[in-house]
Amino acid sequence: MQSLKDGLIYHVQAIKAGFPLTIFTSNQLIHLYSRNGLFREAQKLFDEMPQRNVFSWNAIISSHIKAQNLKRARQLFDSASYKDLVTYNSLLSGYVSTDGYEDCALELFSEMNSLDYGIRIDEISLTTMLNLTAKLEVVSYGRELHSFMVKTANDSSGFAVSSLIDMYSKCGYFQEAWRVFSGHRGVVDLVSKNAMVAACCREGKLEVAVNLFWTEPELNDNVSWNTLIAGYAQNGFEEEALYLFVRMEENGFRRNEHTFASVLSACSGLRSCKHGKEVHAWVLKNGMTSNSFILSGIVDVYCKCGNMKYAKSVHAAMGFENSFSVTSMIMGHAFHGNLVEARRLFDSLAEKSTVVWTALFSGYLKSQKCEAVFELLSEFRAKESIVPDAAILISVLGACAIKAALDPGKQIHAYILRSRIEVDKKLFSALVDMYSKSGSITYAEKLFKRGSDRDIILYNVMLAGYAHHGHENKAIQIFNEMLERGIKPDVVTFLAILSACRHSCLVELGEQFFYSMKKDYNVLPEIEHYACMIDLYGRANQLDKAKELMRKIPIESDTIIWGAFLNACRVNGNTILAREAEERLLKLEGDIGDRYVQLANLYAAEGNWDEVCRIRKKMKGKEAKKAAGCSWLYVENGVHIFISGDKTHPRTEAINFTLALLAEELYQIS
DNA sequence: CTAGGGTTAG
Repeated sequence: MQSLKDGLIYHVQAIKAGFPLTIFTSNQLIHLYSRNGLFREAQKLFDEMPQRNVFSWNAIISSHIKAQNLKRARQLFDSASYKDLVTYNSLLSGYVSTDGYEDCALELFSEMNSLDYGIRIDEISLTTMLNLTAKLEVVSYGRELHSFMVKTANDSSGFAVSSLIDMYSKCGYFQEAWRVFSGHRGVVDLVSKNAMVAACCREGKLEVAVNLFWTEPELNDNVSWNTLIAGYAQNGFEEEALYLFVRMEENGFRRNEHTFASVLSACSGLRSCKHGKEVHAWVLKNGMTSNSFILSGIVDVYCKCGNMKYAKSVHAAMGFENSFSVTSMIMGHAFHGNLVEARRLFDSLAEKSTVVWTALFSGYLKSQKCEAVFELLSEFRAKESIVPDAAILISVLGACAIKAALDPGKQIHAYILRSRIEVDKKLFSALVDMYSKSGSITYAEKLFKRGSDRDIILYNVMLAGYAHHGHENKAIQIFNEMLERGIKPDVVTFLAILSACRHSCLVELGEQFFYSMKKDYNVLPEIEHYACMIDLYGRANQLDKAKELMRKIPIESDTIIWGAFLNACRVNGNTILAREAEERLLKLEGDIGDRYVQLANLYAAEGNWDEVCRIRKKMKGKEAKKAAGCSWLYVENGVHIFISGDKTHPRTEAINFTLALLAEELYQIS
């Protein structure tokens, strides 16, 4: 009686013929119905049974657990005529795997410890509790369980070892996971090996994971492959994930929903709409359209690629709530500038997790809507039940950095300290960046020096900070420091270091860095790096070198390059080349106010008033305007913005009066 | 005698 069909036929025939089912058969049918989601039928059969044994009770209780009805399961548990260790373990695992019932699991476990009628905790109870420990990330409790397992000789089966590895790894104790694994001289079952591979991936140790994977590869199953594919996808090695995905089938392993969920996440990382569509087609062909991980993965790929039309249609056709998909949609809309739609989706949610909030925060930040970020924070804080977490604060600090809002930034920092929010690498970098961009390079530096485990992001933030503040020596110093610590510089690092050279007109040093980035570090210069070099040559009035580099750019020249070149022409006073740059720019970007002003200034500097007139005429027809540069300051909670000759401030008179007084005083002092 | 509870991958 394996299939539901067989079971139903048997059941119907029994009823028709009027012969009673044995307890054994009824128990089997309850399981069969429960396995196939026919919970009501399972309950009906249980209710009609004239006699029941402990297997009947266990079957009906696990049926309710499977239906996620923990309350009903508990009622049946309490009223059960027969109970054994399986009954307890069933309910325990139900509690462990259902969100919100963790306390019940702990309570039940301690109850099991104090029972005196022959029920003793066994290996299954213990591995189930390790599962809970991993979920709650309480290593001290995990250690207690571990030592209890050693004492009672429950620590060496495959189940025990794999659960211990998983627990230590998920609690963040990789070394201890490794110790459990190697405690068996590396001779463990496949599941434990897979758990260790997963632990390595979680830790970012992909090389170790691969080595482990390829030791005794004949043991590997499709979980091993899925684990490694997921590891690559999650650590930014999307190409490798796709490569393994191909190799997996070549090696005769069946792909399943886990495989496709990971591959979709790799496609998202690559922003590859093409690959996303291929996987989407495969999913449709194989009827995997009911798996929420896969569906939200598809939505995410389309969102990341900006194909919101496709994303929307997949999302709308889902037919059930999927918070991952909604989050992707909110991010997708926001990142592609449609903040109204992002907000509408956000508002449509009855329950908003902090992840959804984070999506909207980061969306607003990405669109540089800093005021919206601050307003959203007030809105968030008005909710009583939730408090901002690190992810949200990173967005808020980002908004502070853009606005150079030092005071609000400091308040966030203070809030982090007060609330004892764990400062991970991302949050730490966001803090340093905020201080640096808000003008407080000293404090950024102080904080930076306090960071013990500096990664490339943090170094890049600090480098950019030094570059912007004109501390080129310090920039070079920490560049060397990061090399000494074995951190490989990336495109951002070089942009920062070149920009430090640019601001200080260090042509030779800049050239050194520029040419070594490809040669010594295998980092290909991007358009911004070329623009930076051209600007450096321009400022140093080395137009020939700028011209030479322009010819060598392998990427199609764009407005950034020509803009930098135009500036170089201005410094050099070369109006002939400037004219060429002007034509290229107007062709590339159309009529932009800023550019006309740049051009007009260029010709004006040469005293070439005919050209200035020509540009001015062009400007008038197109209503080109350049946004004026402004200065601003924060007074208490308000920001006050001034442009040259500004009389729009409500207290202009008072301000100018005070200014006059101050000027008078200064005059008297001198 | 045959049944039920636990581990790894998104």
